[in-house]
Amino acid sequence: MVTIKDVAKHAGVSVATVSRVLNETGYVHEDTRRMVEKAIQELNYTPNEVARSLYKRKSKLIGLLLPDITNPYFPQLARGVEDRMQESGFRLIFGNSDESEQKERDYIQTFVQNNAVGIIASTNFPGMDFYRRLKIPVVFLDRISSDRPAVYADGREGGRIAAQEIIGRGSRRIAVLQGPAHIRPAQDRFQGAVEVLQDTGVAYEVIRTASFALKEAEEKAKELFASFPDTDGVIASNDMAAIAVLHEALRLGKKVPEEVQIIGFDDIPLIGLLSPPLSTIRQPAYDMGYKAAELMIRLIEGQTVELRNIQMPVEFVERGSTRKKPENEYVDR
Amino acid sequence: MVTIKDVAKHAGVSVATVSRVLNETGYVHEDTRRMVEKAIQELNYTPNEVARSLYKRKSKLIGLLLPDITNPYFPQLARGVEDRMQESGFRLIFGNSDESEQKERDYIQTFVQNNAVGIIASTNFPGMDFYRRLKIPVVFLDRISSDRPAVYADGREGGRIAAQEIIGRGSRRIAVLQGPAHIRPAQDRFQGAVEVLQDTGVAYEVIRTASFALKEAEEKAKELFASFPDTDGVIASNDMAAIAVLHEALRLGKKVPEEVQIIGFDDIPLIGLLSPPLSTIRQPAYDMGYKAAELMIRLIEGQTVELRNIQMPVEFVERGSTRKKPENEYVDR
DNA sequence: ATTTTATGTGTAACCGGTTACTCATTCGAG
DNA sequence: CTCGAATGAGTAACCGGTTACACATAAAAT
Repeated sequence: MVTIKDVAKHAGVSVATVSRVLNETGYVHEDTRRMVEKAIQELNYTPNEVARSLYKRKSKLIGLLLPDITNPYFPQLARGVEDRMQESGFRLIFGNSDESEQKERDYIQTFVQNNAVGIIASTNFPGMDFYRRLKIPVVFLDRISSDRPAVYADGREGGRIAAQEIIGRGSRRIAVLQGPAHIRPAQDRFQGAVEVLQDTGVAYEVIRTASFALKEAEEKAKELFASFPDTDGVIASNDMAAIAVLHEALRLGKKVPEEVQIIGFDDIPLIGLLSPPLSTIRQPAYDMGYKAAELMIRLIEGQTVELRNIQMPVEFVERGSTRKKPENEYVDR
Repeated sequence: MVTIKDVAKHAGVSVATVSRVLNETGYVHEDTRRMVEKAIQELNYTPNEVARSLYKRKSKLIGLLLPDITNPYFPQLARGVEDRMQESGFRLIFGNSDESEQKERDYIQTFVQNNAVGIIASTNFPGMDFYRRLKIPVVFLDRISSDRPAVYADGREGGRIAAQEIIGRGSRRIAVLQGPAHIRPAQDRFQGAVEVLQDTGVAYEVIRTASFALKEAEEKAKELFASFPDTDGVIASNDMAAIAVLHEALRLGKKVPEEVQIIGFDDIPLIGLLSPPLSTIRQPAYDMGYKAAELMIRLIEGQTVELRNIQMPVEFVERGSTRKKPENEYVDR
């Protein structure tokens, strides 16, 4: 391995001078700089980040914790984060938590042990001690916490829109999937929907779910139609759940959207290609990741961040799992 | 930050002793060990991996390079890798290459600078100098190279099966998407298909593609039906391409599978829910990732690895984009 | 009883960088 | 012409671990 000493020797200077050239700090004579750069070139030297990190007590690494990249929603978040980080020279240590507290603990510890300068987490446990204790910046992504900055979508509004659209398109006996109780954005969606449902006086049932796992969604979908067979509209907690519901509805021979309308949440790739293509409330996942990275970078650089909570807009994406809206549609904006 | 010195002081021993306890090396008296462990507990100490890594010149980090996790095939590989690595205490530094040589170069350099002990890469440039020069183990994933171990699926066989199945189900004017020329598994699939096509004397056309990007696949799909409008069967280079073809076929009002049969490759999640659900050649992506990690761990541990190339089996997954096979089907297994 | 050998622990060098400090020289202002 | 400031570069301490080496004592072997 080529070290700074080799470079120094090769260039006939001290290691301090090489370091100065590398970091563009202090005074270095133009001629000296050129000699050092030549030596670096010739030896094909790249500084050891580990040694750097040890002395400076910080690295160029960011910890990224997601529940499960196998769920197509998360890779988009991840790409957004990565692309922004890459622009500023940061790299990611990555981990899937599987919604397990222990795994999360382990990963957070790894991040810290490796001198990560920040952690972006889509955690299920934002209030846990191991987050509170962290001395490096933390940004929650697609999650909300009172004690840390966060980037998330406007779930409340999303829930409202979902309810309005599904009611406006004629559903009158609606099932709402609640989503995990301890995940704020999921609860916001739920509450937004319920809010509108109650205001308009439309009948609805609530199906509770404990996780975002596909397996559970499938069970709940079965349960839904078993308990409430005359359901004519479903507001799902996310797209994966909506897919499960759609699947079950079709399996039972129900026509979608004629007999049952379904609205998802997220707008993950490919759902526009399902049959019927799934209507959903879109979250700008890539942008959320990007914004979270941006916020993190500002925190790392010690800038005082005015906006600690960034709420992103959502929008209804009309596709085939909802019916066409009846004529009287005089929109003016 | 709590350091080993703090622990040493707290326990009334030297740092060497603490280190011995931590690493279970050398002689440590039972009583001393307990005292040190108590101190570690009380101070909530975890060793700094960076310092360790600097001295040992190796970390617990593995570099993972994938083209784009936004393509649903890759998260599965990634999960397989991660789950196996996690079992042995390794962590991942992760990067998307976007099929760009420069990005790949940069990430590889980062991995090295951070003392990664190994690199698992789904690279488009397996023969490049920056791979050759690496002194740490490299395992190619879903790629093939003569100078490094690799884990991949049997593309040749996959191509053969695809051709057999689509011919056996009645297609007679077949279009084959070739996939990127420099990616071996893609070429193997192509050759396998062509092999069968030629042997059986069925007419076929070749559509070349330069990348796996969805955008390009969409263009090629248009081109395909524009140039060869009477195509009645398409063997796609992967599922994303197959989706693009499916989409274009439906847009043109062609019935799938009645007028055009389509076979993909990979078996990514959700394609079973498309309409029609996509028939495909399945690669065991998760297992491939897992196996690659396994191989990497053996290499890291310096075990002589007999099997440097691991070829995984593929299988035809029959769904709705291919027709039912004609009656004479007396399967006996 | 004496010599090995095993056990237990501390001191200090080392990993590859960064930077505080020191010293020498040059430059510009008065 | 003198002196303080600016410029340029080297020495060595430091980051937080690991381990070679030294040393002391206890146990086993002769």
